[in-house]
Amino acid sequence: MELDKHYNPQEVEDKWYSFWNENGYFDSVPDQREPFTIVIPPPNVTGVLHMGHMLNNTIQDILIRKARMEGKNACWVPGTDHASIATEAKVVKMLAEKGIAKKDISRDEFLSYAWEWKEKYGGIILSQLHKLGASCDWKRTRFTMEDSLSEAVIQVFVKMYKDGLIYRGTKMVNWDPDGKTTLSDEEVIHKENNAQLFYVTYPFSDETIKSTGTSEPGLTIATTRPETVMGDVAICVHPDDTRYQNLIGKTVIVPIVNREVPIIADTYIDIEFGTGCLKVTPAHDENDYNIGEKHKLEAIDVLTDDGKIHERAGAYVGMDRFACRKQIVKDLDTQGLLLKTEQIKNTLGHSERTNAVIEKKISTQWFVNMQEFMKLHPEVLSSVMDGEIKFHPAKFKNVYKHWLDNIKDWNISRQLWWGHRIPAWYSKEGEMVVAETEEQALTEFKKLNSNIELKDLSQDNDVLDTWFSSWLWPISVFDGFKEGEKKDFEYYYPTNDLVTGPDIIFFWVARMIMAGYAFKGKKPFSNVYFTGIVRDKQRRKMSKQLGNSPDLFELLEKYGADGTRMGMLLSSPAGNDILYDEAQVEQGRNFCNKIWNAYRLISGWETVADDTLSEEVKASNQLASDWFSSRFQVSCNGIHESFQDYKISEALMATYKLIWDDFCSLYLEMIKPSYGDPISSKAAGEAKMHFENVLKLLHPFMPFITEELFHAIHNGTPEKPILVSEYPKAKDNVHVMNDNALGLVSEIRTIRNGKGMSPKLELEVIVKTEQTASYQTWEGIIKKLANISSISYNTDKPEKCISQLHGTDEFFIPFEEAIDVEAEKKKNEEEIAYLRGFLKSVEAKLNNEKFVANAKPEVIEKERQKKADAEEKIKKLIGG
RNA sequence: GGGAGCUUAGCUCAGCUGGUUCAGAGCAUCUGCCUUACAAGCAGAGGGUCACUGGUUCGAACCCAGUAGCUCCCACCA
Repeated sequence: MELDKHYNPQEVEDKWYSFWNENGYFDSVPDQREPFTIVIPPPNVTGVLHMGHMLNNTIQDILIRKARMEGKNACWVPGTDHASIATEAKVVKMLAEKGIAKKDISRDEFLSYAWEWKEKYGGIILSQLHKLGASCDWKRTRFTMEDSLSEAVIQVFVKMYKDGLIYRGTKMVNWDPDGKTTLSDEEVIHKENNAQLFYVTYPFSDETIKSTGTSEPGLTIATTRPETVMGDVAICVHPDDTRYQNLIGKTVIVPIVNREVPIIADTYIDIEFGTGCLKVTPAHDENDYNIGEKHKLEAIDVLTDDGKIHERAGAYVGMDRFACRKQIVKDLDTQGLLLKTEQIKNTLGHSERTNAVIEKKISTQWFVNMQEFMKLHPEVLSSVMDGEIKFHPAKFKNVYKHWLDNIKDWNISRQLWWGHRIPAWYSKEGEMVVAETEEQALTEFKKLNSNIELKDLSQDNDVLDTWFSSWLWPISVFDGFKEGEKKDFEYYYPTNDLVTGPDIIFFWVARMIMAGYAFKGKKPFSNVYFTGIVRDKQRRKMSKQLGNSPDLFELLEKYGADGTRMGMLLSSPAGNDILYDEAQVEQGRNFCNKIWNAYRLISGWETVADDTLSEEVKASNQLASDWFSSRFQVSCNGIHESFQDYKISEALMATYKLIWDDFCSLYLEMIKPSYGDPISSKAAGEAKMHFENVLKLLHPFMPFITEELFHAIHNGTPEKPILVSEYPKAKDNVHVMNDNALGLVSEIRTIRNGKGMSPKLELEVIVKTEQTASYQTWEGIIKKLANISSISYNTDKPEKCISQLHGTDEFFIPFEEAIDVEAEKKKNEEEIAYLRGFLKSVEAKLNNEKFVANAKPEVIEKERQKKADAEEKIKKLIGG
């Protein structure tokens, strides 16, 4: 059957994926083999696949497939995250489109809509991974809100509460007015912002004017947030500020609301900033809050949960915070209290999810006491610092350390419904009990009050931060928190590698390490591979708004999964951003095609018994095969080394070059018989073996084409599929073959190109060398690759010829036509001049006593060799 | 404001503990080829004062200091 000149991925990908999956090759159960485990960073349950996922999961698949081929019990656990805030937002939006407002329905009704939504759209993203070739153990698919994982979350919460690591407290927290929930510090993104700084005058009270006799109209403060004026409870100056000494303890009138507030002093104030006077609004700013605490000031929260002006503000009620800012500035101006406006740069916190500007707000929430936690589990830091857990690249260790050194309490309660509900119950009297179930809570309450009943209890309305479940992922996917037998957990945990983005190093990576040590006394993984962010050629992040993200399914369709995988990997060293370029995917596709055609060549050979061929051909073929074996092993060792360092794109590049250059361009060309001629079955057999080996090296990167061709070279019935075949091993003491003669081939080809000779023109060559044997062995190959009719040694230089150095050997190609004698001479002279210069510098070095005295012996020896080589070359060029 | 890192061919990046036959790779570019595996290809070639300035050293892309530019992380200056 005639094979198409082009590899057609569509025809093979689905076939092999189902074959692998249906035959259970992705599945893992504990056995006596060494486990190799990866847990997927669970994507949002209602998410869709994007470039970041593609890259991330390709890398995981490469690691898993390699481990599987190395005979390990490879287990890649897939799953999804309930993504509390993101999913809830989507459901709210969906309901709004149906005309249903969240506030009009009950919690239970909302949740049933949410689950419905999850069932409908959830997990699409996982099925999209099939297309990519991801070899996950789908039977192990987990979801962070499924029963057993939820139980783990509750169990951990209760335990931490009992251990005093979780507390309920009233503090200043981050409030997202769009999501209408609090956020942890990590979920707040600080962005630089162009702000207006308003100088507003607060008139002195009559009392102040009387007692100080001032003629000033009042005290001017500078603020970027005039809409919080109604929450002002004091003006603060620096105690050493000479300008305001006599005013400390006096009062001013807050504009708009006409509240009389004191002028206080605190060293927090920066005398240089603005006017040196700060309006104190304890309900809306962390520093103000601290000052308020210190000076026992009231906190007046003037905002509602959705960022509008609250009734208690007493003015502008119901107006949006930003609209109010504009209006109040106008009004202050009208009243003559706005002195001036300056443009300044500051930073503003934004919600990671909704991008809303964050409000600081005093609120009663649940927290994890991180200081205390870290005191109990110092391994969280030390394991990473001393390499028990390795980060790739290691530079992220610094980031990690810095964060842990400055860690603050973790706000874990969210004012949402989609998530793990906080297991705390309150009685009507306001007593609280934390317990795993309602029944247990009741039992506890009964100890306080025997008459209390279930209906008297109400559960906390909040749910937990999504990351409070994600941090348990490597444990909970193996049911590590369940009672009873923990065979899976004990076998698979700690996992081996984690592949994720540096953007969630705090959210997730750090917290998994915390959970691992705190709840199991063991690290969750040994290696963390941080991928880069996928950007476009102009270094812009991929985003929906920019529309610079390619259609992934079109891409997979057009170039195939293998081509796409390769394209993404080629330019993505760990920790570097990858600049996505379709040209690279094209390169991947072309590579598939190259391999495909290598197969076409090999499979088309007509074979004959070995002894029907000439000795020269047999010897050449044997040499070619041995040479490739040696090249293969050298590359294979390099690839193993790259993998060890998690330089995966380097490993791929080495595989690429081995196949394209060494296998196709050299080895196959060496043994390829002339058109119509047969090849010995021995040579063909060895070629197949080599082909099989390079396919194995490539399989983790390009699973589909390698499986297809692996089957093809075994006539469809290999002993076992390539995905479970043995990955070529690194070996010590590799014999590196002297292939100096191949250099001669290149030189001759260059001459051909330079002289415009046709590749069809047969040439003769005369080599002047003392190492005749090193060329003689390769004669057959040289003749074939360089189209040479005869090679002779150490005969005189012909009258008309092209001469050239190859290393220290000289060779001549007799050539009658059109030799530019002058040009040849000039070239020769230039070469001599260069060598003399080179020789001079080497000699200078060798004559330098300090060099000879200080340099290592092998370095000196190297220099001496250089000197000898240069001298010999010069001699040949002159004498030639 | 604090910290980390980066600056090597047109582009994206390698260059381990300093030794100029180590300045390298892939892509891109250029030249010549439709040579029955592959034009999604073959054979070649040209590109870099290794950001800048000093220093250490017999010797620096590599070590040190400073300068400039870029990136990221953290941070409560209104």
